[in-house]
Amino acid sequence: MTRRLAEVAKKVGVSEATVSRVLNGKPGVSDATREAVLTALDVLGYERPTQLRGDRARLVGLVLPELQNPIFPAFAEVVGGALAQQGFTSVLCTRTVGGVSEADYVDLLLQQQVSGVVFAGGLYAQADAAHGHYELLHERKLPTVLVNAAVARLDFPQVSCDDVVAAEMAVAHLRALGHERIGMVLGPKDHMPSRRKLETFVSEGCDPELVEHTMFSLEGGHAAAARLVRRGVTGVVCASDLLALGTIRAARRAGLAVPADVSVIGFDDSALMNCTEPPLTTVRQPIDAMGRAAVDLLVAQIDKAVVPADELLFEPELVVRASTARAPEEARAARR
Amino acid sequence: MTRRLAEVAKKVGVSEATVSRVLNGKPGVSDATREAVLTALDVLGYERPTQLRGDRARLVGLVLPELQNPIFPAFAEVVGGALAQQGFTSVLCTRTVGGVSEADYVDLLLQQQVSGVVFAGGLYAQADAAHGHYELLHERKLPTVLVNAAVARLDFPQVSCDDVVAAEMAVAHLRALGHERIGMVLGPKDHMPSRRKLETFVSEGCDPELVEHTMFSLEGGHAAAARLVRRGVTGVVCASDLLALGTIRAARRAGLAVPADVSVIGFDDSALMNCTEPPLTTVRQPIDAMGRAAVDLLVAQIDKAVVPADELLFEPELVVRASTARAPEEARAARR
DNA sequence: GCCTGGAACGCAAGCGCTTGCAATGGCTTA
DNA sequence: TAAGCCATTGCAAGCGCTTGCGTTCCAGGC
Repeated sequence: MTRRLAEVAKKVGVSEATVSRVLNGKPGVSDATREAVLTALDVLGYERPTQLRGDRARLVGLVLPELQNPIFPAFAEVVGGALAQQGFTSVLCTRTVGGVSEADYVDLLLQQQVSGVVFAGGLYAQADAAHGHYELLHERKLPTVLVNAAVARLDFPQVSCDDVVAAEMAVAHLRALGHERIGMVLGPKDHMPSRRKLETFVSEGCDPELVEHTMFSLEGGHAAAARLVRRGVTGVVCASDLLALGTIRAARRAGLAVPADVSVIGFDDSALMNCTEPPLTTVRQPIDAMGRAAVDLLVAQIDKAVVPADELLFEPELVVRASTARAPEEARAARR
Repeated sequence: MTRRLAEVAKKVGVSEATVSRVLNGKPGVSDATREAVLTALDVLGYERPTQLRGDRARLVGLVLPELQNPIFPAFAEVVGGALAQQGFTSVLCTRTVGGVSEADYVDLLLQQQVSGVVFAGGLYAQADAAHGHYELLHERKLPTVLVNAAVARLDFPQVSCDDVVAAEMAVAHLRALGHERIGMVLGPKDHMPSRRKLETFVSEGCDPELVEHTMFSLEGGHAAAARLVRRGVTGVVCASDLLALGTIRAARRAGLAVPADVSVIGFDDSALMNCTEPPLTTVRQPIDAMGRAAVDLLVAQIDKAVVPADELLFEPELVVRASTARAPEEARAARR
């Protein structure tokens, strides 16, 4: 760090003062000179000003619940890329089995002087203790964005995929194919997007008895769907692609074919879902747009703009592949 | 930020010099005075420099090239979990399109006072500039482990999957099924595991003309495999599962069936590969064991143990599913 | 031509912080 | 008890950077 300014000034042939102004983006420097100084900076191997200079590290925390579900790595890539373009470095924090809770990560991130935090897919609906760390963020006025994780009481800006539309789409698709006994496999009861899907499912007139909660994993989907299959559903709407794959497995284990006997709809459209057997019909989250919106909201807050604590709802999109088909004839016949 | 030092000095009743020494962790300050200064800092609401946060910096950096390939999130989960059990928090760093290079991350991690770094799957074979940051780690004696990323010249402990055995297994499997015209789809030329697989492929007597290099993505695999398929291969060994899925797609696009006309072998056995169409035959990396070994090596270094800079080789395992079958009869006939 | 205004830039003072050095004072040792 | 030592601390010089203000220079109006 020694004599940086003087060295650059000498190389360009200007005064230290001018270099200082360039580095801090101050006015009173011609474009040509500014360019020359920046070039010299690069030539001498110094970091560009925006990166790390002055006060705080340009770090942003990205807190995810897991990495098993491919949607989360995908989301991390989108957000990480968008942040990088804005000159921020993202620090990815994942809850791990043994240990680290969301609150721990918030402590850690505060300690590391992050400029902001993005939470995705967390369990924010829990009533009590778990909220302490959000209030901490709020007190410290640390820029924060929640993705698919509405917390009603706290006014953070939020970006979400519209679960109401997603559930409507899925149910409508199955009904159009003649399905009437439709089941639903959701995540844990305190998972917000799952709650919203459940509400929509019920308000669409589906049977709340045919809803199962489970963990977000293939095995969880398998177990939950096995119970549904036994109760004779012909179509299943799942809250993630992983759950859908588990559901397909459960149907087959019960001797049924997908989609001939049971139709299955996933949610997310994570990677590789067009390579599965059968290719999965699923409701796509526009994670690209959502990730970029989350970053925009975050950066706006970091730049001291006033960001309304609204929820930005993104429209999902039904991707019809081959895991859904007309309801089996006998099922339709039985209903006549 | 103005007059921070003077303000604190006045409050504690010492000189600015002493406060400065405390803030920088310099010697020559009594414990009592040091404590008083830190307390005053907190009282005045200033952030302590992270260095002085006691023993809280149990951080480990985990540097990955990407998250698209499901093997990396999976690896991150294993390493993150194992570290959490040892009381460490992992900070996941991924290179992003726009942005952040491995060297940037090393700077960042050094600045955040991490206890160690795990690198996985990087491109360490590059000859020149890219090595600066490794030497930096070496100079600072920061505990480091490389996974599947042998750097010949630097003596870091390494954990790898045995690429020689992996390539042998794949080739042997295809030959046992009667394949003779075997192709290979690899990652970039400077990717170490790909290099090793290439060497084994050649030393096994396969045709080096039937080797293609590409990016590690489904699309890359598609493009590379299309060239191989045109040249009449009946079996393809791929350096990742993603490449294998691309290869299957290329074969189908050319009007061929998998595995009836072309057999495809992947590498990694990442998640969901038993859900694909057809379920993928692949060479499994024991990432669980590798991840734990990497963490053990790292923690041993952190605990000041002397760890030999050897490469720990883990044996892969052939998982036979349904993307490989006997070579088509006409191909075998043509060879008689 | 001259005057005027403003952009561009350097000078140098000054700010916040670091650091060499010497003063201080408690503690050990002869 | 006196001498010596060394940890602790303040003083003040100095370093790297910022910034108010003055100078220079050029364009355009009169």
